[in-house]
Amino acid sequence: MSDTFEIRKRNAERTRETILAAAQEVFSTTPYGEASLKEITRRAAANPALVSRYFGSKEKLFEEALGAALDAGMLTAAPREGFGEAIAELFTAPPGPGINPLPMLIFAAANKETQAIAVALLHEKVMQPLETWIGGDDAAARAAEIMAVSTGFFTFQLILPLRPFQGKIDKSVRLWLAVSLQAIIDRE
Amino acid sequence: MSDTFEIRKRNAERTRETILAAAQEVFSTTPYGEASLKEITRRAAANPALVSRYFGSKEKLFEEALGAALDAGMLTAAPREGFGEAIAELFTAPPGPGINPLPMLIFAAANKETQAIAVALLHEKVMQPLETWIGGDDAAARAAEIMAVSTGFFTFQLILPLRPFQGKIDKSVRLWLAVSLQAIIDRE
DNA sequence: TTGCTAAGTAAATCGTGATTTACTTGCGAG
DNA sequence: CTCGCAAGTAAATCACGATTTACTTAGCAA
Repeated sequence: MSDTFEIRKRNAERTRETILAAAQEVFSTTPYGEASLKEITRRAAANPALVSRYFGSKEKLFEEALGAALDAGMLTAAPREGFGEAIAELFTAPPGPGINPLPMLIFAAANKETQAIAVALLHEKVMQPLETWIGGDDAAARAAEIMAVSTGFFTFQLILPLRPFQGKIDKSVRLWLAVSLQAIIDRE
Repeated sequence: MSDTFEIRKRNAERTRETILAAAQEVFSTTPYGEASLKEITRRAAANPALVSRYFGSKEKLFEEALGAALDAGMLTAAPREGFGEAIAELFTAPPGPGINPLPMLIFAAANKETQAIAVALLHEKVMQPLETWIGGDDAAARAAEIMAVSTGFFTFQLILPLRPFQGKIDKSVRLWLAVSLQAIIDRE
């Protein structure tokens, strides 16, 4: 009789994608060192050996996962006036279950093996675009300030769940962040 | 003939302290998960089994190491006017080889096993004192802002060594940080 | 001097996780 | 229909690292 579960044919491409998606989820919520291929492949209903086949290694899998996540969900275009608000929004949204490149970045950065990957991707996919978007002489410094401040808030919310950062950040705190970021853009 | 190395008698107290000091160093520079008791005891010229005897477990050792480090080197008294400057100084000082509670905190927070410890100690030894020092109704929010911003800069410098954060932070960026922190204190 | 105990050691244990290997199975081309 | 190869699997391998165990040794008290 017809199974409740869809019977899927063998499909290398599909399983590769499935594993990649599972990896993004796991790496979004678990520090790199603690994220096991077993867990990732369990979620993808796949076999751990396939990681080796399709991606080469855990590290390569992570690199691809982070890269794809950064492409998908980072700061794109925003009007100059609404910048502070937009970034504040992005960095203070509650973690949620889906894919989130920010924690992956933090977790990666806190691990010797993946630090270089994180730095390279952050630079290429975030800092560079941000700097050119800002423009001007001190674009690098401004971009650094923006990212540092935002990251701080995000880090606190993610890994140091203290009172004013529980779940979602306090309204007043978020407002302060938005204003501060806008000031960095508007100054001079 | 007299050895070049000092011959030390057996001394439980001393070895305990030595191990603790080595642990502080290692935990200051290595993410918790990657820091091995082997490495710590190697530096202390001691035997890994002694960690179990004197501290109970790696986790307990870490807790004591972090607690002691926080007691030693955190923000103490500072005049109200020089606050921004002082904190900015503290959080942008180049990492250096010694004991530094900040990285320990970050690394601990990025690890499921030690996250609770980090949060508790941060709250008790940093947030609480800071809030009472600030005083007033919205002390909690202000303290949160200060810590979030400072942590962001520190995190960037420590684990995401990008250009404006290499080794020591750019003068202009540091100045911006100091001014911003001071503004949080002075506002209203 | 002797002997008991705390301090210290070496090696075994136990678990975990990434990666490899040798195998089985499904599918589609011919 | 069937054969070959790609897709998938199970289990072995290899490497660590924390913790435990059984042992050795130094120093002090009697």
